[in-house]
Amino acid sequence: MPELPEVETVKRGLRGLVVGKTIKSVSFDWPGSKPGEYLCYCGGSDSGHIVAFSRLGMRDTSRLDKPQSDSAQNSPVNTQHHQAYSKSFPNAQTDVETFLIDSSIKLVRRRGKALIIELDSNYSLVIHLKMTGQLVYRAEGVAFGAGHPTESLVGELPDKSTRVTFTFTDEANLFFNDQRKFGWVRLLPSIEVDNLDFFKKLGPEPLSADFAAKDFCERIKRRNKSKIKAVLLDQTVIAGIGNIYADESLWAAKIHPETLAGKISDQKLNSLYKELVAVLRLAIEKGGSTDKNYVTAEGKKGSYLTFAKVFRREGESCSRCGSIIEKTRVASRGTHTCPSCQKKVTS
DNA sequence: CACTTGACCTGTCCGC
DNA sequence: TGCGGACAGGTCAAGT
Repeated sequence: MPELPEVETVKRGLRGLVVGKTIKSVSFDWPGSKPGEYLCYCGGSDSGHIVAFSRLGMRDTSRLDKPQSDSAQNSPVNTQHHQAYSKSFPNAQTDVETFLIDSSIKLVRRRGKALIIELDSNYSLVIHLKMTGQLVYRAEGVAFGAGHPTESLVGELPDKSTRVTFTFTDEANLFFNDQRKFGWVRLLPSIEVDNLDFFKKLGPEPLSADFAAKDFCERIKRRNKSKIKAVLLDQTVIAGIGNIYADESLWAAKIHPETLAGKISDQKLNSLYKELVAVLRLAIEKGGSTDKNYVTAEGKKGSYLTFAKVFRREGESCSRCGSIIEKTRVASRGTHTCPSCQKKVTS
């Protein structure tokens, strides 16, 4: 799914399209299901205010995050929302009606692989696309879509993968599509966004100005007994890295993905940091990694995968040494390596 | 505790 | 063409 560069692309595209717009209505219909089945609210001391969610959310509300900060508990907004409904599901509808409908979008931002849409109601929509999520904006003469590459990015919407549709007062639509239903959209008080477990545990942004090579090395080394690929994929270590950019940066730094983090020299770790930042920046510049059906705000297709050196290039020649790129499994994920450039360090 | 594995879903592709 | 199984750019809970 969308990793950091793809979510960044979504953010940049939506910023110019939806900021200032007012939400007129929202629908959660899931074809073949009762709408209410996917509208979940976990009330009381829990704060998972879910607009749309996979059945995962209905099955196990303990996965929803609890509000922690006193300021959140005592804030007017929080008091208001606790007054707005109780534990029962129909009140989630009240929340949607009170804090989503007729609210305007103030800003769109990204943290890790999650997207945050702040509303002028002091509530926010937090969206995670997981493996197959996508956001598609459609208005008269304007089309923008980014995320998992499928026909839904360019086809007629809503379709069978559409989970949520936001309609603005000017009749433009924003579709949240997700084939595999892993993704989620939550509506919750803005002040509680940072209290979601996902954000509390999330590591630093690799592209932020105050994140340096020494921070990178120090955080990686804390996981010295893990395979480096697993460490890169761990969102609590560094935010936003997924399978593509883990493989690409390890190839660029000539590190075998199964190398234990503690066995990698400082020089190699510095190289990995440099290559990771470079590959993320390149991908953002190219508009994300999707290689088909992907459309940016200007209607261009994303092109990153055409520049990928190893990802989904098994059987092809390594551009550096000519060896045949291999595909294996590391950390339970498909993994692409050059057997000559990336030697396993065993001692 | 640190670390790894399986489950969550749907769709597609590949071998028989 | 049909069927079974593996697999897909992520994350969390449960397992070792």
